[in-house]
This record gives sequence, C-alpha cells and structure tokens, in this order.
Amino acid sequence: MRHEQRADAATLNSISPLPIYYQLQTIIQNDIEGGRLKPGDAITPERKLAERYKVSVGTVRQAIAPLVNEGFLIRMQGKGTFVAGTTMDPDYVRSYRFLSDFSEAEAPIKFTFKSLKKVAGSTRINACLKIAAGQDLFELKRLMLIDNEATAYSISYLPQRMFKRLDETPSSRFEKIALYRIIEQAYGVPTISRRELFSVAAADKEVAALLQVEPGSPVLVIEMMAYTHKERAYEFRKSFCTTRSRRLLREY
Amino acid sequence: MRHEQRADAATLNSISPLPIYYQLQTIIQNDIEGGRLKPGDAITPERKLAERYKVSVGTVRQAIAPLVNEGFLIRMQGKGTFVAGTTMDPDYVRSYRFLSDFSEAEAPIKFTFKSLKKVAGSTRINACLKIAAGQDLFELKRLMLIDNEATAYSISYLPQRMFKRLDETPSSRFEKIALYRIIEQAYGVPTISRRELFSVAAADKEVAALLQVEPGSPVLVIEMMAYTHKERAYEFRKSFCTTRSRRLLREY
DNA sequence: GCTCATTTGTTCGTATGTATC
DNA sequence: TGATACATACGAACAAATGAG
Repeated sequence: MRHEQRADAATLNSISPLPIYYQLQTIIQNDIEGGRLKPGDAITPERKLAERYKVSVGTVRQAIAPLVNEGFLIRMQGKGTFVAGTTMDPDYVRSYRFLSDFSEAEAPIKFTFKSLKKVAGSTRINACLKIAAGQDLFELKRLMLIDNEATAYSISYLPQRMFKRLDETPSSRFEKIALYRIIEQAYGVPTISRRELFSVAAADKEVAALLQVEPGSPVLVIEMMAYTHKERAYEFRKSFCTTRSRRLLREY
Repeated sequence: MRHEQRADAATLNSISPLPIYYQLQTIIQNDIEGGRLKPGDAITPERKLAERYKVSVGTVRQAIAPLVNEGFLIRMQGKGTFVAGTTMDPDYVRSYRFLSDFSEAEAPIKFTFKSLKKVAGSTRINACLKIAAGQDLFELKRLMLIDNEATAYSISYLPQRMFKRLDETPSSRFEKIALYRIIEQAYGVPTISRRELFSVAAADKEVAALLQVEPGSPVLVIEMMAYTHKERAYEFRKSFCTTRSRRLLREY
C-alpha cells in the first residue's frame, strides 16, 4: 500500500527565487497529478522528506499544509499522509439535487440504470473531451426518480481508452454509487471541477417517454463537462430534467 | 483605517483541549463575522498579537493562516493583514455568464438598470430572507444584454432595514458594478455563498416583453438566495433567461 | 534617492503531546 | 510497550516589501 517515491530526480534549489517549501509542494503535487501517487497511497513521512531534501520538518509541513488544504492530501495523526481522491465537497459534487422551495428539505433521489454500451465517437463530444475524433466512447444512460416519479434523465459519454472495461461493471453498481466515485475508485481519476451549460429545450420522443411528459414540451437541459487534474476532461453528460413539482439545486 | 481591537474580553485557555492557535483563530473569526472587523480593516500585527496573548509568533501565524486560506483575511508583506470582502472567486460569483458551447469564448454582457423602488414585504420572500413578514423590501430590476440582445432579466429583493438608503444609489452604478460589490463596499456585507433553484416556466407578459419572446414561451428561471456570514440571507433574486443562442454557464 | 521603522515571509531547530499499530 | 508519525508550541534569525520622513 505504501508508495515508494523514487529518490527524486527533482531536487530543491536554494538559489531559486521560489521558496523551498513551494518547490517541495510542487514536486509532491506533480507526483499526484502525474499519477505517480494515486488516491490512497501514503506519501513519505515528513521527517524522512526533511532528511532526504535536507530541510527542516517545519518546511516540509509548510509544503504539505496547502496540499492538505486544497484536498490533494489527507493527514492522519499516527498513521501518515495519504493521497486524497475527489476533492469536491460531496454535497456539491452531487449533480441531481431537487427542492420544491428554499425552505423545504431535499428530496431523496433514486438512480436507475438504463444502459451502458460502446458507441463510436462523435465530432462534437470528442472535441469537448479533447480526444481524437476517431476514439470510441462509452454511453451510459440513467434515469433519476423522486417519489417514484421520473425527474431527470442523463446520458454520459466517457472515453473508452481512459476507462477500459467500464462496461464490465455490474449495472447495479451504477444505481448504488455515484459515477464519480466509480471513476475514482476503479481508475484512480478524481473529480476536480465541473462546468455546466443550462438551457431550455423541447423534449424529443426518447426523453418525453422516459420523463413522462408530452413530446415537445419544454424541459431543463444541462450539458456538463467533468474534469480531473490539469483540467483534463473525462466525461461529457447531457441531462434532461422536469421541473413540475421540484427544482434543481446548485450551491456555491 | 486601522481598526483597534478591544483588549480582549476573550482570553486563551491553555488547559482547554482546543489548541491555542484554534482558540485565537476563533476569536478573530468571531470579530469578523460579528462585524467588529469590517472588510478593509487591518488586524493587529502578528507580533503584537503574540505579545498580547503571550504566545509565540508561530502560534499566531497558525491562527491566521487558515483564515487567510478561507478568504477571511488577506496578508500583505510590509503592510499588514486585512479583513477581506467577498470570498468567492470573482468568476464564480458572477451570476450571468453565457456560452454558446464549451469550446466557445464567454460572451461579454451588458447590464442595464430598469428600476429600484421600495415595496412591501411578501410572505414568501420575507420567509426566505428570514425576516419578519411586515418588513419592507427594495426591488431592483435589471436587464442583461449580449450583443444588444436581451438575454436575462432579474428582479432582486433586499431588506430595507439591512440596506438603508440603497435607493439613493445613482442608477448608473448598478450598470457598472456588480450588485454584490455595491453591497460589500457600501454596507460591509460580503457575499459568502449562494443557492440557486433552476426550473423552466412560461414567460409572463412582463418577461416576454423585456426578453422579446412570445408570451407563454418557455424560459429558464433561476431563483437565487445570496448569503453573507453565518448563512444570513441578504438577497432573494428571480432571473429569467432566454437560451436561444447562448446557454448559462456554471462552474464548480 | 536614501534610510529607517514596521510588518509579513521564509527557514531553521527543538521539545513535547497524542494517535496508531 | 515501543516504534512510528503527525500535532502543537516555542523562539530565533534573516529576507523582503512598504511607507514615512
């Protein structure tokens, strides 16, 4: 479990205008973002880092503290310092939160799996994901229910090359665990940020049937990109929501 | 400009299980959240705090660091440590950001002032703002244009008691400076968080006329609450957006 | 343009406490 | 119980930025 960091090609430069603690912080952060340190790995203990780089423990702590603060690392007294997974607040990372009003409580939601299959890449989606036009995708469809009423329908696209054998995941898993958790646990890809585009559109036949509305009636449409380290896109998702009785919540 | 903190009713307790640095952090944070330290104020220098509380400079720094990190304070070498205003990333705090697609650049937006007047409180809005039903409100209406095309229309409600004489603000100011900046600069109320509820609704006559759409046609509706310290609500806003050519952006 | 007092920034080293295994 | 590792706290020295004179 303990990850052995290689005995540093990167070294600290005391002549550099950059503070030593910052140089060390960058080294560690690069190891995380470069995938050499994966979620769950323990990093070298602070005292050993201090010896290796010939700096004081305080300086090592200065390097580690901001990484802990930004959510890259998790420190546990008596155990060690570990690489974190998805940094976003679990509440914020949830895409489908519905309220009828600000004063009301959040409605519990149920995910149902519809399908997961390999599909050919699309020009637009591959461009958004910044992958070659020829690369194939996984297409995941899910329906979200509140009080047994279909409330949101989502179609996700993920690069096959990045998530090999995702289609071997038991479908029940997609109903129990959030997608970003699966991505993180199975592939070591944490979710760092997301962008969403909101619009209104008329429901097509597929959406209308699933959301139980008249074809052509207006629904809330959200196109989302999910990003891991270094703003690398890993998912494109299109969601359709009815907002008859409940409305979609976002907090910042 | 320099704010003199009173010579501490609150004192540090070395017997307490809470670390000293944390106790000191809490004292400072309470002064900020309680309004005794306002945005722009300088806090007592670290060495003086160390003397006053009989702790080392390092401990004071440990107390200040997280407050800097969370955005309550801003430190400037050679100048001092100052109480920050709105903590949110300026980009994130902007409510009206529109893109035609993920790969496109953001469209520049123009705010136009429509009206600002005193209105009686409403049961629902006052409840959301957690103020007495009888309290009066300011109602601010603004129209947002992209490429001279009406794209969003917003109606904001703010408690009169909290923002006395807001209606004496020159209307041009609302077209040049974001509302949250005015609120912060004129009243010392920083924006800490927001919640939004997204839905789709038919445009009424007023909205349809301003957004230049057919009455009854579907528009994106966003109800927003803005909060300052301690999750105290200070604004209720209802926005209506057309998403013909551009879509509303949110990032997390 | 220069100097000086003030203030924060960086780095060091040490000691002791506490949690884990 | 002991070894390991992080948490808290202290204090000192020098660097760098600022603003006043």
